Amino acid sequence: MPLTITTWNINSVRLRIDLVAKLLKAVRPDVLCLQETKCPNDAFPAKRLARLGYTHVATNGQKGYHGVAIVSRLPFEAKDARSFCDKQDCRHVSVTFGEQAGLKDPATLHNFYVPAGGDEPDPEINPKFAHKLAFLDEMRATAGLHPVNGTRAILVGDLNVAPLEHDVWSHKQMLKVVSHTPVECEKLVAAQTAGGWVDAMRAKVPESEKLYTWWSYRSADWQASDRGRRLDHVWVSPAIGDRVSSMTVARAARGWPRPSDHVPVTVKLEI
DNA sequence: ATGGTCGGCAACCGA
Repeated sequence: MPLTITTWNINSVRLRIDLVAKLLKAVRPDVLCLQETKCPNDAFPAKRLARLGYTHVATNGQKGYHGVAIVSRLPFEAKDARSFCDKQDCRHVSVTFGEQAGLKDPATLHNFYVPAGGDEPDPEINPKFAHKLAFLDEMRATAGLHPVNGTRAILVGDLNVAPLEHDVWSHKQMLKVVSHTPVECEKLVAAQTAGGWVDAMRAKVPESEKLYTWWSYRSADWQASDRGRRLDHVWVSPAIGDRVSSMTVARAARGWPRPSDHVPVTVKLEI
């Protein structure tokens, strides 16, 4: 059966709930994974989403910063929220879809918001960059993120790293800019490799082609300058590596009124 | 080389 999943760093779900509704009406994914909800769990706009048909919600939110959520038209059977680097930051939530969702084989979905890492790409002087690197190391070392023996799993989110040359507008000019420095790109790829994850976006768009999901608020004309980065990702376990039937980056959402700086990424899986 | 913009929440911090 087809399972459609969208991931989107919304940068305040309460401020942009109308954009979320617009996206859900246009795309009608089965599941929406949000990052940077900036919203405690008891203030999450669940009623509005339920009216749109998304009655199943797993939130991991906090006041003011970070926060992730999974909203779904399909029921899920397990929810988990993991903490990383011994911090209380809300940066992960996962659910498992099984028989109730109509899946013969269960599939676990992880939704991540990796620390951005600050401006200075030196962990010795910038604790935020040190935190980012430690977070990526912990993702690599976490056994629960290593789907084995044909396990079906999906990992999505704002991973805040653009690992490939054509994941940024200028590889050369970005080498010392946090999000594309060699050390963090290597650590992200190490986490991906350790879990055997397949990069579903790059399975659909060749590595030689530019592919972005984020454009800075700080450019006068994001569309004209097009200095984007691919910070948002969809990984699938080897068992479903060849089951990705489509992948869409909703670039137009960057031009919506009062947009997020990230745009939605949608994959359709035949599972 | 520099500074440029957001959102939360009420000072700046995080991005």
